Amino acid sequence: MNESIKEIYGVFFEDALLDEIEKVGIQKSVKAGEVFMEVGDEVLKMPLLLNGAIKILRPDANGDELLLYFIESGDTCAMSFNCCMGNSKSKIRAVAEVDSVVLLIPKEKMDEWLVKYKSWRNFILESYQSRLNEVLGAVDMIAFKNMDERLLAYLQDKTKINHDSRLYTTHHEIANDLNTSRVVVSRLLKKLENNKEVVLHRKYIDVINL
DNA sequence: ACATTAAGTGATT
DNA sequence: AATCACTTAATGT
Repeated sequence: MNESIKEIYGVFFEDALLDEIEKVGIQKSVKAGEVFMEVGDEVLKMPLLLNGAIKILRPDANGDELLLYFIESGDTCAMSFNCCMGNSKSKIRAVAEVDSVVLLIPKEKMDEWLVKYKSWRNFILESYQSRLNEVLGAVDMIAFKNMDERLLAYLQDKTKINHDSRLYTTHHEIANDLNTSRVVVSRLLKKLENNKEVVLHRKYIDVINL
């Protein structure tokens, strides 16, 4: 386990910080599909993603959700940060996309490290920037893109995150993530299949164009 | 055999 | 692009 912390975050942090992370971090496994964080949850510990992938959703009052972005351990700044700072409660829902492992850092340490380690400060700032960009990307998608483009982007994103061109998901789930109806997804997928971009099966989809 | 779930399709707004 | 209504196919009990 100590290996993976250094493997993933060694490029960001100095050794002293890595040692501290090792000391106070609590490792936690999250199974695929498990809700890792819910709207309204008090966030007292900040998660660093060690491996796996997490999808970040913004649910509305009715429980309808919209996918904001995925987080993976290989990302430049791999953590769900925007939601975990300050004393505020989570405004998003985080669901494990695949079996994942996170390292929980107590909130107090985050503040402490912010003044103590330059590398930590940079990491936080970069992380903020990259999350903001991802949210802007999501906004662009909703505001300026048609459903077919959004679906294609979704499929590409998902294959990338899962490292698998075979997506084990249903039309219904996709519709939920994109906040549209299953019928629309089914029709658009059919179009993609006719264009030889995907092959449809019950319960899974093979993406041809990566 | 029957119920449930996933997906396909025409018609309407 | 959304909704309705209906069908078909696969899966579960």
